[in-house]
Amino acid sequence: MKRITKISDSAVRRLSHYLRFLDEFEAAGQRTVSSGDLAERGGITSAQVRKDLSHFGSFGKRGTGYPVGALRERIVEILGLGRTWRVAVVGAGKLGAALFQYGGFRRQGFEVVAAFDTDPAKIGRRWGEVVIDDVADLARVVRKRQIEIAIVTTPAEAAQDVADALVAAGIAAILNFAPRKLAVPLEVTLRDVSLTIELESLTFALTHRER
Amino acid sequence: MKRITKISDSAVRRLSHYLRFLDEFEAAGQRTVSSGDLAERGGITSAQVRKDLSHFGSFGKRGTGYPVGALRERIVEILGLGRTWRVAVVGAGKLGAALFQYGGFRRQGFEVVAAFDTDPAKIGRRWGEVVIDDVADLARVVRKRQIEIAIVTTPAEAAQDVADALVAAGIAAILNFAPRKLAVPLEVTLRDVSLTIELESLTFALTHRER
DNA sequence: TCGTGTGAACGAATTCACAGCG
DNA sequence: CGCTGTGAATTCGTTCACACGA
Repeated sequence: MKRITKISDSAVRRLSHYLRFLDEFEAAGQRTVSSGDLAERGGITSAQVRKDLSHFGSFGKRGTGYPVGALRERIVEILGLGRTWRVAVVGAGKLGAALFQYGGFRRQGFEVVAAFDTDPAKIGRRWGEVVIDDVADLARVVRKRQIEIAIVTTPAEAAQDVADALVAAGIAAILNFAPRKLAVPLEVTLRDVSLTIELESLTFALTHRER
Repeated sequence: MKRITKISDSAVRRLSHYLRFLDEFEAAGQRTVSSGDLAERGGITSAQVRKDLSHFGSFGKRGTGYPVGALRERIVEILGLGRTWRVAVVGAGKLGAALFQYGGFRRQGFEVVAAFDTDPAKIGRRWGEVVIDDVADLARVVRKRQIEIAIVTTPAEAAQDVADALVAAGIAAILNFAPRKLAVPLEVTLRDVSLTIELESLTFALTHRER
């Protein structure tokens, strides 16, 4: 197997897409897929698909394509999905609740084992099995439950403090929905999701469309 | 003013970031910012900032930097935020509700003027001023209220049908939260936000960290 | 002098195009 | 023959480095 050195972020995201497509092909009973099949689904070129996959070795059969099941398993492994990941949701507002209850979650191996808020009215309430804890207890709980990934859905003002507490508790990765640029040390993986930025990239596109 | 030809998607997103930073600098009473100031906030290089801004003309003063207010206004204009945009939320579940109530929204010039669902229990309910309509009426309502942007928060299974209806109704842009790749014609601007893909890019990073 | 604006150099990612294997 | 795997060519984005203006 090839040594994984530097894979671009966009290539990794494409792997996630391929995974969805493979599920669909598998569900449809297809045993093999060509790079062209996957490319068509993803709206990209077949060369792109082959290049992406070739970074991780070669499992395609020339003249035939890739075996759906095996390729799927391989991508699951590459993405690190062959295990469950323990997740905390920090900020038990509407967005936190929406993400928590999202089913695809559990199915992909993400297990939300803690939720936090500062609102006394929310602390102690339950989301299914999970009791909402006080953010003040964050470090203790994160450590005790060996949580590796945190999803931050607090208001902007609280986000950096929460991030600091998470870092202090030894979190490995943060997925940040708060509209604020977070400062975290390099060893903590950070990803931002911003509704505002997505919308603004839409309005930019709409404003500067072909003329 | 310079002709806007091809600006990379990442450059546009950085403009959104600069806008946030400028708000902060303005709130702090700072009258001018240098590319270095902005770069520091964004964790990028000053050359990147200057290059990004230079695509749209030059308003910096050498030796001084950029006037905060004027630059802010300019970026607002570039991103197409100098007007309000009429938005519909399709899918009145928890996620739709969370996005709807997000305040930063209105402040940035996005006005949610319609919400849709298929659930009879939800249709007719109100979100503030907005009455939840039946998805069956989508085309009519989108046209009548001159909605340009749709935020799709339906389950994956329903997303493509909704997208088709939106396209038929003449929507200009779709922000898709459903975990499904949508097919839309080229003239419709589409952007995907996927919790799953973000999480998987995190687990990839965690799995392949420095060794 | 300081910091912008920008061509030139560089580096990264995508696409091309084809040899080679099933 | 069909489709993979991959170097080579190309395109695209970022960084460098410096001339020039405030």
